[in-house]
Amino acid sequence: MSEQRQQATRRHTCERCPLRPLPIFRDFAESELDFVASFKKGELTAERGASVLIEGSHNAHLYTVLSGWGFRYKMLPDGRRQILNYVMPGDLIGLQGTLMGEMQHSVEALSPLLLCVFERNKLEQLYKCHPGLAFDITWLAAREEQMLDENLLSVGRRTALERAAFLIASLTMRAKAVGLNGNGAVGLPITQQLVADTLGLSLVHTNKTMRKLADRGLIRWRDRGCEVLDLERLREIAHSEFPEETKRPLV
Amino acid sequence: MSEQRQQATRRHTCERCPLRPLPIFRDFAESELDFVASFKKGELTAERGASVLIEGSHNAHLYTVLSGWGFRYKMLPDGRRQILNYVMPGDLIGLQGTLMGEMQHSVEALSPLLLCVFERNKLEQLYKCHPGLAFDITWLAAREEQMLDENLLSVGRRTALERAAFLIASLTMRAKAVGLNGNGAVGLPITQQLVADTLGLSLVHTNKTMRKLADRGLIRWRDRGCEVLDLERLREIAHSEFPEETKRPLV
DNA sequence: CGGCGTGTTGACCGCTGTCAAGGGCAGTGG
DNA sequence: CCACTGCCCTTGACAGCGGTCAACACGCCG
Repeated sequence: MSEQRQQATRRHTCERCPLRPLPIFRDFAESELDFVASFKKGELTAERGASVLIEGSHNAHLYTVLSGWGFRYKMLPDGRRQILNYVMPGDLIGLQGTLMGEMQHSVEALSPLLLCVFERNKLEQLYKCHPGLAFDITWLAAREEQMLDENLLSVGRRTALERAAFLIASLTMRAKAVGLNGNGAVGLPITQQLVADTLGLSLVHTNKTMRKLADRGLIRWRDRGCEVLDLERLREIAHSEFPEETKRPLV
Repeated sequence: MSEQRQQATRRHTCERCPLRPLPIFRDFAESELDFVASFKKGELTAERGASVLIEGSHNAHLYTVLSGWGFRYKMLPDGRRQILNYVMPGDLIGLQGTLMGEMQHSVEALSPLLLCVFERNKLEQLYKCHPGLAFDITWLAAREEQMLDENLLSVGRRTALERAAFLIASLTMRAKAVGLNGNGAVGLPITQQLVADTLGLSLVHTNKTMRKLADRGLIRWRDRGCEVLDLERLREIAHSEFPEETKRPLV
């Protein structure tokens, strides 16, 4: 019934989801797919630099990234900014705001961003009728928590060089897992200012740190992005576990 | 049937849960209480300094803190440690391990700790039969994520003094919310070494920072703990929002 | 052309880490 | 009752990592 209206506002049907066929995502049952399709209210696009979610606002929507990059951040009253994590295809955003009312962080698009929009209202039904999907949402929340743990360890205890290497390496691995830049060279659409705000460093010191990595031939900066040349050595410098990505749900 | 065995291993029945009457926790339906009671497998106690969960292990249990304090942390191969968050009565721990298999962080008792033990096996049934509880678990995961966001902002962008004030203030407020130290003076069972590992600072510098707070009459250190004297001014120094705690679930 | 965003560098300084030492207190064992 | 040990808080001296300030280069675009 409302199916047509929905069709009108979306260009990608769930049946032909460009993400779901990726090996990283677990298989969904027919009934689950059907529900997700009905759960999806429409699509939202955001240009580079646009705010998708804003700290302090009451946005009742839930989103899954279909394509593009973005980042989650918080700010202090005086303007200091801390990037909490990056989002890329397959990631769920807005859960905190949906569950607890007010957004406690913002999300901004790093590149043109395409989002599937889900409505809060149907979340109850999801929990009632599709425990598997409910479990998936919890799973995704736990995964986000895990990434935050790792970032906190990084900012709190790693040196500037280690932090930088860790950030670049982990973003690269996440990107690969969702099929971005499969053709060899991996390009991260980030600026050094973003990196600085992620690592808890100043812009200048970030630049000097990145320069070290570049001088060693591990990365290269070109037109608004970071090109990764030697993922293995970056991982070594970060000396982190990097547990291999297992199958995960895609809501 | 197994009721008796369960009784044997627990001293606190869910019906007479010492936590649930607190105003901070939402009311549970009869059926929910019944399920939680059956979900509870037993109790676990841990002495100060004991490890409850260990990074890298496969522990299939889920726990709710009944009484006592603890902390979650991660370590780097060379021994550097980062405390991610603290746990206190009403907090759920072990969710990451339960959902994703391997623990990516450890949990240690700060004081004698009493835990309710839940078994992973029944989690599926919880999601199937009690969507409200399933929702609660997701909610708790989102809350943890929110606290981590705030900690990351702190470690990444706040000065040493701000971080210290923020940590003390937020722990104090959390403690008050679950009825700890209701009689005026609030005592946090932490050492300066713990604080250092939480804030991403060295022990020495942490000491000098805490000294500043103490000299201003905001806190006082005595027998293995931190006594809070002026919560309001600590909050001012941290200049953070500190959204008031809303009702929350207690699984 | 001029403005803007972004990367790059040098100079300088201070916050924070490291090293070292000492004090108070509780527990323990002679 | 008194060493003795371990844990924790405290302080001073010194060094260095990283912040701040300032300038410049380069490409893009109105």
